[in-house]
Amino acid sequence: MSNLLPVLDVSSSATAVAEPCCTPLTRAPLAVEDAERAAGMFKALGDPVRLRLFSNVASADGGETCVCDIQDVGVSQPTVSHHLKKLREAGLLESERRGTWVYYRVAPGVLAVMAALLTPDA
Amino acid sequence: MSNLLPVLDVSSSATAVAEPCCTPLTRAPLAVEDAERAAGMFKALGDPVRLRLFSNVASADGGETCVCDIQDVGVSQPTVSHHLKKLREAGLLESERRGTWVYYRVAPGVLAVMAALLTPDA
DNA sequence: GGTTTGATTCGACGGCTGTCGATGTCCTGA
DNA sequence: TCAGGACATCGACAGCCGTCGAATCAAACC
Repeated sequence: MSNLLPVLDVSSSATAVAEPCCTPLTRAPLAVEDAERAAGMFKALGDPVRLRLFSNVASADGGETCVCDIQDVGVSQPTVSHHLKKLREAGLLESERRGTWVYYRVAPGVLAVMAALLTPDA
Repeated sequence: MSNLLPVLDVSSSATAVAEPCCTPLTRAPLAVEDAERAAGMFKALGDPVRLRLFSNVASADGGETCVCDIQDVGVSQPTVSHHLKKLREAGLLESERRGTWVYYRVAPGVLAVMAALLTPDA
């Protein structure tokens, strides 16, 4: 239940190599293990409510936002929390408590990784 | 049950406008309707088997491949067929029967649409 | 300390989904 | 016409998932 989705070398924030993290889907058949990880990320975005929550965070000024500012997505507040947890577990979001409120931001590198995976051939 | 996921203006193969089809997730909060469509696509890629099938098609020489050449993904033949149907319904794949075999290819524009959605800010 | 507000966790429930074997359909070749 | 291969559909079943209200936790404010 821990250490889900290392998201390939997104963890290489230290070495900071500019090399593309992962082979595009279109380049070669995805290995079983890579498919497992990548599918986890896509799955996390595969729910309309979750996708809107993610978009709300991703488009927030300053790169982060309070839960209280994005929870108007048509479901109950516990459900919002549940979805945010899923996004966190998938490695797409990070959260931090500051005083009364909890702030969410997009995990660094995640967008680039997913975009790279979907890079068309041409 | 029909006309699922028009995938925004991917259907504009006639006009062929080079304009970006959709606003990135990071640009502004996704509208409810857009989230519904986009989530459908991500959801389709949210299964490891389906993602591998998609990758197999996307990375095939000539841009298309026979089902018989990609069905070795560890599940039964009916299950492969089921997943390919899901990918078709999500607008990600197209299929065509030629004689005995059925060929699949990535629906035009789909990769660009999804990659654009995930375009990072920076 | 007690109360209020913000957020997560818990337990439950209905519906969806991935999987399979069996069957059906379409095409080819003998 | 019939046999056989390629692929899709059907029916069933177990497990997962999204949702909710209730309960809990955490911080702040009186």
